[in-house]
Parts: sequence; C-alpha cells; structure tokens
Amino acid sequence: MGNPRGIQETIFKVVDYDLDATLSSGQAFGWQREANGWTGVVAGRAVQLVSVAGGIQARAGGDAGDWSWLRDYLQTEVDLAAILRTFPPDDAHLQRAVRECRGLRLLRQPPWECLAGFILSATKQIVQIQQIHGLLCERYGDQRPLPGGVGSRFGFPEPARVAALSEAQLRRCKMGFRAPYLRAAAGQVTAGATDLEKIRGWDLETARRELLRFEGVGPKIAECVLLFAYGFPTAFPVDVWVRRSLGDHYFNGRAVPVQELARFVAEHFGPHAGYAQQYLFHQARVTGRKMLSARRNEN
DNA sequence: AACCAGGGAGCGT
DNA sequence: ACGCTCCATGGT
Repeated sequence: MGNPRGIQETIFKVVDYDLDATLSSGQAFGWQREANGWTGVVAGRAVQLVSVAGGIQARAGGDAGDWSWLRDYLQTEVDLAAILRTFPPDDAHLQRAVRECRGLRLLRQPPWECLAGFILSATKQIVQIQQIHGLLCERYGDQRPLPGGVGSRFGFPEPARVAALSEAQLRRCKMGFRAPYLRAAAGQVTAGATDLEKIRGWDLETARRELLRFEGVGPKIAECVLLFAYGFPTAFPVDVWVRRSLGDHYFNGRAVPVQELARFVAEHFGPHAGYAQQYLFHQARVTGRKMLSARRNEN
C-alpha cells in the first residue's frame, strides 16, 4: 500500500538498539552515515534508518510490503536482554564490554553479500572494505531510488553479475589479490556448485565445511558468514582484535594456539558466544583506537 | 616512514 | 599440526 509519493515509512519498536554501533561495527559494509541516520540498500530497496525514541524509524523507496525483509535484517525482534543474561556473569571483561557497547546488535544479512564482503575483508581495515564494497556497488550494482526522491543508492551486485566481470575490472575496485577469490566464488554460486540458500537449514559443522570450499575463505571468514548471514549463535570469528582481546584478558597476555582458543570459547561464552564475540570485537576496536591516539599525543 | 589491517594459500619443516 | 612468506592497497 504505497502512498501517493511512493514513500513507505514505519517504526520498529525496540529498546537497547544502538544503530550507530551496529551499522558501523564491521559486520556489514554497505551502510552510509548521513546527517541524520543511515542509508543503505536491503533486499533491493534503498532504505533510510533513523534512531528515534522507542525504536528505529525506517523509510523505503518503493513498495515495502509488510517490512518483514527489513525486520529480519535488523533483527529487531531479538530479545537482547535474554541473550545478555546467558553471558558468564563473573566475566568482568565481557560484562564491561556489554556496558560500554550498550545496544550493539547482530544483523542477519543476505548470504551472498555477506560472503563477498568478508572475502574482501582479508587484511583490510573496515573503512577500506567499505570503500571496495562501495565501488563494486556503484559500478556494477542496481541503482535504487531513495524515499522522497532525494537521490539513490546502489545495491550489491548479484553473483552472476560479479562472475561476468574480469579480474582486471575487479582489481580496479581496489581489492588487490582478493579479486580472483571473489570472482571464483561468484562463479561457484552462479553455476549452482554451491547453493547459499540451502546452507540455511544445515547444522553448524556441515555449513562450515561447505563455506570452507570457497577459495579465499578460511576459518575466520567462514565464521563471519555463519554468524552474520546464517545466524548460527555459537559461530565465533577470531580476528586480530578478538585474538588480542582474548589473549590479554583470559590468558594473561600469552600467545594462544587457535585450537586452545576454540576450546576455551566453546566452554566459556555459552549458547550466544557469537554475540559475546561482537561485544569483545567492538570494545577492543574502540578502546584500541583510543590508545593509539593517546600514544600519538605523547609525541 | 615503517607498520598494520575483521586472512588465506602454498610452501617447508 | 605449526611456521613462514607472499599477496594489494590504503590508513595511521
């Protein structure tokens, strides 16, 4: 039921949802911070999101239907308090991260865009991943009108579109050595060699093995897709920040082998370890940056 | 100006 | 099963 101007608007009622933290926390790379809120493309529709009292105001260009596509993406129905209650209560470090990152959430992203985004993420800073993601969208994605006729945004190109690009075209999007990986993944999906939708119903181990078949996808990137796209609650990506955070606070600063780390994570963080991971990651990144700038100010 | 970034493949031991 | 090196590119 579109109104005459074709603008659709709704408010998702939700408490403890920090939109800024969530959309900038390195789980999704396609969101742009605006003067008032955020814009991006979800499920083929350009969207504006604004934090308002009691929830999130959303506007979409085109027909928004029943908004389930965006509700699912934002995971506004998730009972965050119930998840936080499953965290180990005596873990001072994690509890501090929860306090300092109040309202940080996990999104539920479309598998292809998530997989592609994290193939591009290898040894890249988040701002750079966003830049590469943006170039891909601008050059090869579909243009979608923003609500109210105030411009447009570009969605992430479908697998078939990416598969049809040359390695040189991809490299021009500044992804460097990741270009052949992304191209091969797009081809693998387009050819039907891997069905990203089917994985949704699989158990964690089987899903993980399937994702590891992609070239350029190792343990870390697989965990990201398992957590951010498929919502496996115990998926636990360990990147440099999380590794530092875990080593510093649970192993006395010792360098810990991956296997040992995995065992600790599985027994310590509980049924929503993935959420715990996101709090540790975000907290480490924020305080880590603070420490760097403090060090700079000494000179 | 060196060092690092939400890593992984390919090699050697 | 580990330990290295290389892989582009840009930020700090």
